[in-house]
Amino acid sequence: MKIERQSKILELIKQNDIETQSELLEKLNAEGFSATQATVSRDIKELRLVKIPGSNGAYKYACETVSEDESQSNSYLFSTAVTNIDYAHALVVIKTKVGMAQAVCAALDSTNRAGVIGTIAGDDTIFVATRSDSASAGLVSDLKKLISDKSISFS
Amino acid sequence: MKIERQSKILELIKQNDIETQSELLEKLNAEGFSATQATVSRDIKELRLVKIPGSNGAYKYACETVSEDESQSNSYLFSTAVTNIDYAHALVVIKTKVGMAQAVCAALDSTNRAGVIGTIAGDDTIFVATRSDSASAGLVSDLKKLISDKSISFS
DNA sequence: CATAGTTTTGAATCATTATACTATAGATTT
DNA sequence: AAATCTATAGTATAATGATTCAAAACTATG
Repeated sequence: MKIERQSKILELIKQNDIETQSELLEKLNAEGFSATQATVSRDIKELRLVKIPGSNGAYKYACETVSEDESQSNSYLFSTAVTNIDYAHALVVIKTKVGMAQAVCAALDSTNRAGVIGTIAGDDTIFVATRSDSASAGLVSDLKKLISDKSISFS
Repeated sequence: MKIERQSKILELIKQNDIETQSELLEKLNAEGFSATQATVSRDIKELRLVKIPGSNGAYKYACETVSEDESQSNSYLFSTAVTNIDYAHALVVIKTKVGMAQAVCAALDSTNRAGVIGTIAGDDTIFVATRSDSASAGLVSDLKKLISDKSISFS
């Protein structure tokens, strides 16, 4: 239950501007998840989400992400070297051009991303062990965005 | 006044782990700035600081876009993955958790450390060829320091 | 300098979030 | 199976943070 709920939370905060935990709770309820504010608070802590002061003067919850500088240089590396990204449960698989996996993996490691337990790189493949399905989904989503946008930010 | 105070706030949250606005307020007072929690709250909003759930279970204030320097992120990787370090003459042997050796080795390579001739990683073991006994000793010492100084934090 | 407008601030309060405590369900051991 | 442990989640409350409102401190302009 916890995993599904946290996964849904990630989905919700990506799709909506959510200002408070109560608001998030409402949306969770609307999706059929029953929980309390206390639980949401704990989920937020585990997911390492942050409440950021938005530009419009309001607050919203967002995923913690990599810094801008890093993401720019990493973006270049990723978009030139990565050929495919997929995942199954708590394992993300990144395919790269031959010989590039080590470099990409080091870059990925340097982001010290929450939810990532460990990585191992071969020659053209990286396995990323994550803490959960939702962590995998989040990572894949962010990486794809990084590659396509060449920029990543709080969303 | 506002500018100086906000500047000091940035300085304070970079140098300290500050968990609450009250705590920040105390430090501000100690620096000769008189303000109230309300003002601090507003400053935080303007500066777009975030309260992030830290890895140690505590919260802390941090800049929205955080750049962790290389040594910090490597420190994290090393401290989570490395289980033992030893050396004999010009060979350092690093034992890691299963599957982590490649990642650790890539991180180690990325430091381009002087005195290191080459590295090779298996599944849970890394061999580091160095130029001399003393190069080995230095590397081991530095790695151990990096690991013990495992405070991984946004700064 | 006087006045109007703007910005900043504090006090009090309201709103939000974190956590201590407890209960329960599932797993593990004896 | 009974006993013990572990993880999860709810309740109630404490802790923390945001905001309203009014006053003070600035700024600009005639």
